[in-house]
Amino acid sequence: MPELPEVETVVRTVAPKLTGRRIVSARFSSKHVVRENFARLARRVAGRSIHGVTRHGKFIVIALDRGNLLVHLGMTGRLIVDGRTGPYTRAVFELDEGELVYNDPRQFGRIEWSEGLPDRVARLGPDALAVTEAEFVARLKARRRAQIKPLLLNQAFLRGLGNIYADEALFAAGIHPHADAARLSRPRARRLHAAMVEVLRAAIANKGSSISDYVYDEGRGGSHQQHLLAYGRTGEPCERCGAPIRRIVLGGRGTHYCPKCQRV
DNA sequence: TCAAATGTTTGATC
DNA sequence: GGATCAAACATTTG
Repeated sequence: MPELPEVETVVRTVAPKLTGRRIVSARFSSKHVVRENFARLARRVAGRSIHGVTRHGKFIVIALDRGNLLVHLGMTGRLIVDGRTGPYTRAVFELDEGELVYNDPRQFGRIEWSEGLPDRVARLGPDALAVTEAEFVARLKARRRAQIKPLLLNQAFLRGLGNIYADEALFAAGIHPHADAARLSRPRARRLHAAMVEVLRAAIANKGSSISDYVYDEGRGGSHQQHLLAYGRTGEPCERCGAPIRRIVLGGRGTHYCPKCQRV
């Protein structure tokens, strides 16, 4: 579920509640979510205080007085202060006041500790909300023979976009999902950058898109799903021209676009 | 009833 | 290096 706007919303929700708290103890129950030894990770975080919570692409970075606790929500992860525990609870951090609960039915999420940032995370591309237009255009030009949609999903190219907002950004910019990235004209590349930033900002303002699992707090979901113009609208008329939105599979991902408004 | 779909990353293979 | 595909898992949808 969670892409940049959803993760940003979770961070904003959780940060004020966690900052200044101390982790008393932690327990884990999923070998998928926690890859290292449970006891070792619990020892690492026990007794540490939380300095702040930030976002790195789709990663949630909980800064401790020593090292960082990284949480990735995968597709169905939920990170909630004083959240309800249940059959899908994979981690619980007892705090000096309250507790931080991680639920994740599909277990595609990850929780790990790192001194700084793990290499694979540090090496990701620039953040989709922070990248400048010039850098974005330059990076597009550098990709020979890459289709734009899968490229936007590649976190090593740009961090933060996922399937929903890649489709939305391309729709807003009028670019066909399988246009050749390096061959986009400068004005079209610039338009894509502007569209992407605008789409992400609007989604954050609406606290993300709640399509199936995503909530940012107990019982609270975002509302941006009501404003999506391409994603999930297969067969419905395009807001701009009325042609039915088409769905194809590109790079193994469902891809929604207007065959009339979006050109290669 | 069953295949296919779902926002994620990864690791293997070409 | 980079693209592509399958896999990890649980649940819902057609």
